[in-house]
Amino acid sequence: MPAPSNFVRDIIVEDVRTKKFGDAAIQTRFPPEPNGYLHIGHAKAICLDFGLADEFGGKTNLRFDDTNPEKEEQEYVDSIMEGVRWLGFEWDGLYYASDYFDQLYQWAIKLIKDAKAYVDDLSADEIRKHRGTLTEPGKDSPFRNRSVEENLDLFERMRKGEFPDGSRVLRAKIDMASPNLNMRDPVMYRILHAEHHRTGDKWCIYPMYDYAHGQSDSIERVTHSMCTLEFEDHRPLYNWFIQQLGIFPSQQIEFDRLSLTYTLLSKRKLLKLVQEKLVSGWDDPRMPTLSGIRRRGYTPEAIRNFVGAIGVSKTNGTLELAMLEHFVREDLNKRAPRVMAVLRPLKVVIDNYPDGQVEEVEAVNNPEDESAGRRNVPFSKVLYIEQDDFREDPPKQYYRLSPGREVRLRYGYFITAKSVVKNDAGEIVEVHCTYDPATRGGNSPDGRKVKSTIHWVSAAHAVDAEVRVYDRMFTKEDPNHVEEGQEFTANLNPQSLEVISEAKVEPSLAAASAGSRFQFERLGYFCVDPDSKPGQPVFNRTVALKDAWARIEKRAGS
RNA sequence: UGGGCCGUCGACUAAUGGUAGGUCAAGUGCCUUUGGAGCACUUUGUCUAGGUUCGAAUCCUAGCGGCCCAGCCA
Repeated sequence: MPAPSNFVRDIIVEDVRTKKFGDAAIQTRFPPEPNGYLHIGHAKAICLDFGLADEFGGKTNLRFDDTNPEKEEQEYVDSIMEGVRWLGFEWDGLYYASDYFDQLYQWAIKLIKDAKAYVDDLSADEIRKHRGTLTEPGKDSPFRNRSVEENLDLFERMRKGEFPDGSRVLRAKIDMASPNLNMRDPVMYRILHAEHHRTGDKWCIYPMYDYAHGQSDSIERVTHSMCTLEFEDHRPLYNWFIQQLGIFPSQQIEFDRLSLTYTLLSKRKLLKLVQEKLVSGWDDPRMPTLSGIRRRGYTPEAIRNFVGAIGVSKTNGTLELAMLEHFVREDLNKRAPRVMAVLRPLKVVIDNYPDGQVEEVEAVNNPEDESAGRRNVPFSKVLYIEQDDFREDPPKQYYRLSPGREVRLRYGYFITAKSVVKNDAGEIVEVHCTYDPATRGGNSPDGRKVKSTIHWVSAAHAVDAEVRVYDRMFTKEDPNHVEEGQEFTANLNPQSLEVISEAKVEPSLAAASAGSRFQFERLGYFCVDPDSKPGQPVFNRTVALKDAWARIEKRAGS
């Protein structure tokens, strides 16, 4: 597959050509903050960071941006590493911004000595007031012109823990009148008497993102530091620190974040769904997290193909969920074995089929892959078919079973519906049919055709299964679009999960292991959930098959 | 209203002064023991107005529209 061109790649090509970084190899990094689980949006960044470095013979580090001890946890570190590997990437160096706390501290002292940084005693509130607004310049802090000696002393004492949280900060001395608010003396260090997941209680001052990120890149000699668009305004500051310090000139390049319809990719909001138990956890198959879509049955290959196809640019847009689903179907179509499963069973009795007879019919495991082989499926007098596959009063263009109509049971026989049995509520509970013994395997010797083929399972041999049918998580294309006074949870789709506890699946599925994926013929792709117990499989619907009949019905209905 | 960025089919993305192309979606037909898959075909696009040029999606100017920024979050 040819590498898709994009503007980031173009920059690298040019930098290699002009030897912007001498003979050094391309170095990138993927820098997650360990405060949540990775999601499909991160997959785009991961593929870009690792993919580009790989293409140019460079390397990629995994670096945890762990500068805020109050939000970060080891659990997230572990899940992030697992996610990157699941996607199929292996990092060169494994680092943490906290590895650089000593160096960062030394550099801060250098900036103080160069009169480029100062300790400010203003409160957070006062700093905000001094910052000015979008249209008005800020005002200098009264502490802006302290002597180098006093700054050094105060900063040292901040580090030693002599001051309470929030009482002082270290700020870069840049320009309070800059039209770029990031340049109005940004905070470099804040006092936080908090236990850090890696450095414990060694520090009570922690660097801010802007002071830590670029320097971390520089230490690792990152040549191309990709991040999302909202950091464009930070680039001047990123460059300013590197320049003042005279260190390796990493360059920041911003690209557009991934957005998907009917999907939320905000760690804060995903965390809320988890904390308020609106989902079963970070790996709920409805979640756009890597662990969620993995449990749902998505493959890493499908994700990578998707990311490769959507491109990288600086345009803020939203992709249709259908695009993602296409790549999942495309991948699963090639690799998922076909099986027969009936989600909503309707009993079919073949009146002229011998009582007690069982035949083994041969079924193809994957028409897209001859090497997947064949299997035998038991056939008998009493079967289950899908409720949707029988209509007492069939509408136009409905080709499936209905009174007097002949259809093919996949790999079985032609059957013709003769009568129905209803319960007291008037619902059809049983369909009686006859079969043509000459059509075994699904072909008639006289060459007559049927318009439809339906799937089935033998009632006596069927395995009971739970099937979790997932739908989009939100009802609105943009889940953030809410009425006044509402929040995004109001857009949660109440039908995003339907649990079907009495599905019937063919016997070969009894021992399917967690994580294995199948196509349930005519229905969709399904993945065995870890909740499965021996003899009681649980399946998650990954994605439905494209459904032409559903489209016809929808068009007729609307 | 200051600054930064961005406007190409319905969606995403190419074309880097020289034929506006690809993928998804939608539609039509073929094929089919999955109304699946596959194959073929089709529809729809350069935000607007000026300018430079033999030639502009591309360069310039001015509008218009969208996104981001006033955390001691990242």
